[in-house]
Amino acid sequence: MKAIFMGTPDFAVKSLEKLAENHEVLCVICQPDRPKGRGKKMVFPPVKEKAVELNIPVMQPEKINEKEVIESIKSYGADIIVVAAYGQILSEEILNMPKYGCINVHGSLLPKLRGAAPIQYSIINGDEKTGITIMYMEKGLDSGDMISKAECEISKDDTYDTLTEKLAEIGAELLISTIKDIENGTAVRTPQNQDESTYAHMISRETGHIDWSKTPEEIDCLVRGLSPQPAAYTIYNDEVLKIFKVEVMDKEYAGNFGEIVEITKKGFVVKCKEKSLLVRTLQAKGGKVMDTDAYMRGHKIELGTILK
RNA sequence: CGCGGAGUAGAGCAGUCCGGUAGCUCGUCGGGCUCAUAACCCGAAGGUCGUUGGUUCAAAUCCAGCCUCCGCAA
Repeated sequence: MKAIFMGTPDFAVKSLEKLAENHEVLCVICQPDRPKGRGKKMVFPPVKEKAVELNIPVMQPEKINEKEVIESIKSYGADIIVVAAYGQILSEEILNMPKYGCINVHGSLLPKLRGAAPIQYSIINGDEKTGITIMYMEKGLDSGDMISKAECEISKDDTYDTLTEKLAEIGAELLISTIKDIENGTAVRTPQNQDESTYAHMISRETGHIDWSKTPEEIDCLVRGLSPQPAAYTIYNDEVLKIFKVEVMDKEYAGNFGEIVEITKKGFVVKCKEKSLLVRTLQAKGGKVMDTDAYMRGHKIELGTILK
């Protein structure tokens, strides 16, 4: 089948790779290069890296719905458009263009967690399982009829990056089998139950600000769901302290939420709702990510300090 | 030219302002104490101080360039 692929981050790379193995990918569309990092270096999005490697032409329009862009997409005459975490809303003109339609590889079990950050929120919410849904795209945000699903368990030590990797793999496999069903005419459309839908809104810096009045389990989920990017954090002595790994402690202490109530060889313990939390891996301003015990060898941590 | 921080022993840091014997905490190795230990005591090994050049009698320290890493902002 002749396909156009739209996607941008790591999550989409596996799907592009599989698609290119099994079908003819006419063109890849992703977000424009962005200045990134310290200097102002322009960096290719991961999907572009892969497309270049595969010798597939790349388009990076600032606005996908501009007339010229639509014309050039049309000129490829694709049978299907595959979208995976592209980052722009497609106009109806594009959605109606290919004869097999536009399908989307989405990182959740729809109708749960529609939106931009389903993988992060599946962990943050403490879900035990998530998965991939492939659906036909329509005007609404991730609201189209579903074609196929695959489940994936979330383990207690999954983080955003490990789960993304698993889902990218599952999504790529499911994509290929789903396209086969579409080709054979055996694909079935299943409407989403709108009443059960939830949204996973865009992640911002502030999403990662730890609220110590929550339970340690909730905080653990937040930490893992945002690790390694953008990372959960707290304010320690007026500086941002990122936290990458924590351990729930059953012991309950007297004191305020966010107070450092015990210092052990492995790290320091912070009081939260009901129980407490041992911080195992962190990163201070300007520093590298390191285990808390390593950090404490060169930095003094005072008992009773309040994290905000 | 976006703003800023940092490279010193295996790890994390101090020392740099004010040049003059390389330090701390932990780890490692050896020994001791102990019923025992992740605890405690004694001892040892381990560093061309990121790199190149400059200034100086003398540079981790002052000056210039380069490399690498990190935080913010995007």
